[in-house]
Amino acid sequence: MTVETSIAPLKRPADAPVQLFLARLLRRSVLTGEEQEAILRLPTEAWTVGANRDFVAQGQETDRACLIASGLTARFAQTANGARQIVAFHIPGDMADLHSVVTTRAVSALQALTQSTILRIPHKALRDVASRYPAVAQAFWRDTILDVGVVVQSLVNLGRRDAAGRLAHLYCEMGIRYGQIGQNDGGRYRFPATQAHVADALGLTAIHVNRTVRLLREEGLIEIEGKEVRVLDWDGLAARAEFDDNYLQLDPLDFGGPVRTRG
Amino acid sequence: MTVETSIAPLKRPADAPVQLFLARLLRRSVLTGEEQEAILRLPTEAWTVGANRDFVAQGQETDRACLIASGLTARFAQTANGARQIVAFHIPGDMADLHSVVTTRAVSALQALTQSTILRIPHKALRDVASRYPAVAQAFWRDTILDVGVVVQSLVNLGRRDAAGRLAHLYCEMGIRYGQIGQNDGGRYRFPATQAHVADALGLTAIHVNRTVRLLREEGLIEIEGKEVRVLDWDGLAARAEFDDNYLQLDPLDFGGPVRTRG
DNA sequence: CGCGCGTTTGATCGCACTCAACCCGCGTGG
DNA sequence: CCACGCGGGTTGAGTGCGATCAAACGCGCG
Repeated sequence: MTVETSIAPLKRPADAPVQLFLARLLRRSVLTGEEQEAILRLPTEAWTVGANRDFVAQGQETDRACLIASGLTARFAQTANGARQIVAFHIPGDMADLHSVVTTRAVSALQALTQSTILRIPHKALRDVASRYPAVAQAFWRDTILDVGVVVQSLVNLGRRDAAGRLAHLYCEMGIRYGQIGQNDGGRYRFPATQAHVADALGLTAIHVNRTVRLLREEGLIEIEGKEVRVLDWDGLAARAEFDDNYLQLDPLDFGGPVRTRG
Repeated sequence: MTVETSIAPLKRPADAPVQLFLARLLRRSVLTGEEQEAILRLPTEAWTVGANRDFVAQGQETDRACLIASGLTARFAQTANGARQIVAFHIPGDMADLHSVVTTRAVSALQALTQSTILRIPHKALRDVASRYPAVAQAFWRDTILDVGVVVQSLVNLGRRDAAGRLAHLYCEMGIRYGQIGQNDGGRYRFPATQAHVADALGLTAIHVNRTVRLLREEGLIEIEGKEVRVLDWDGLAARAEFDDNYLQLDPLDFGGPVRTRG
């Protein structure tokens, strides 16, 4: 059980975020050439956002969805008294708020953790494609359900694992996800979140994240160099995390992309 | 700011679970009479499940969705080593796995916490309705997104609140949700989960749940009698929980049902 | 009556929080 | 050129919330 990332999932990996998004859909849904064309032809509008800036505020009404083209962004939920909790990280190729197509009021905020470029796609265009092609509507629905799976895993993470398990699980998940977009180089991937960000995601303090990182390093599982994560012992890390990648794949339609961790 | 539940949301509240489900959809989506008829005419098959029985196993392939008609059920996620975490409680009128329509492999198990009756609805029938009526497809998609909001709140709950806050939040949420189906009688509602179940949902141990219940009781916020929860001080409880009910409503299309807590 | 489940209480332990520094690299400005 | 501030990472000491271990109680039920 190793992570192999030798083959990029697309012909034009990095410079075509819409293609990454399409690839993400195709990993779980079957779409005809015409339907794929329709998605690739969606109108987009590029937008650059500085680090630590909300680009969608909680409760805000929007008329376009955000496809992450580059950078690292996160979905935040906040309690009444202002404490923030990261619900999900979004990496290039993710449509961070595809759900906003059917619920225009944002339930949670979106923030850029590093400088990021966003492609904004009008809801109207997405709704048009979805109602013209029911298979696309299903693919969209299915994609939002994948996001739910990720959130559910986070819930298990916070509810049932200690700090080391949570952190190990995060590194496993991000390793797989970066691998799916061709940015995991043999267990090395760039994950530019600060320890404070990670703390907000894992329900810990930044200080304790720091100590837990050190712990995993001392166990020989990972190595951190700047913003780059290096997984030294994938099996050990997955065992520490009790990591089961099923929730990321939705197997039956998976064509067996470049990153496989079991089977 | 009080909980008022004098008016039942439907003409035939308890004995018509499909109507409850439809009411749930209509709380957030606009559907024509024809579309509503189509939902009410969905074929169903009643099924009784004993307490503590899984009626959908994790990883199982299904061809029908489960509408809760009576009883209390929960969605469970489990880690590789078997620890279980309750992701969501499902009460009558909830379609516990509407998402299974587009992803037939169950990502998490469904278990009856008390004896429950389930109406099983074939995916094919749901898909047919959804593709015949795009508005219904949207309503289904939107409903799954509401579920996500509940899970996200749970995530914030585990990540950012202490035991008392988590428990208070749960009692607030269930109070609202039972109110929406006409089963909250002036702050009193029946919530037949054991303290062990609550512990599995809140990421605590049953023992600590017990002590936290006592704490809330000593603070004069709630009273527990058997399986009935009595909220003595809604404002106080909501404050303790930092409860914000926005995530349950998706306002713009809400017609202002019987239960309102703000505004 | 005995059994099992759920609840309740007590005593102790330990993981993660809090408070408090300090280091380092970087950018800015005197 | 150095002073300074700032964001991010690192380390130490002390504390507390919630887990763990252990036991008893009440109640429904066979």
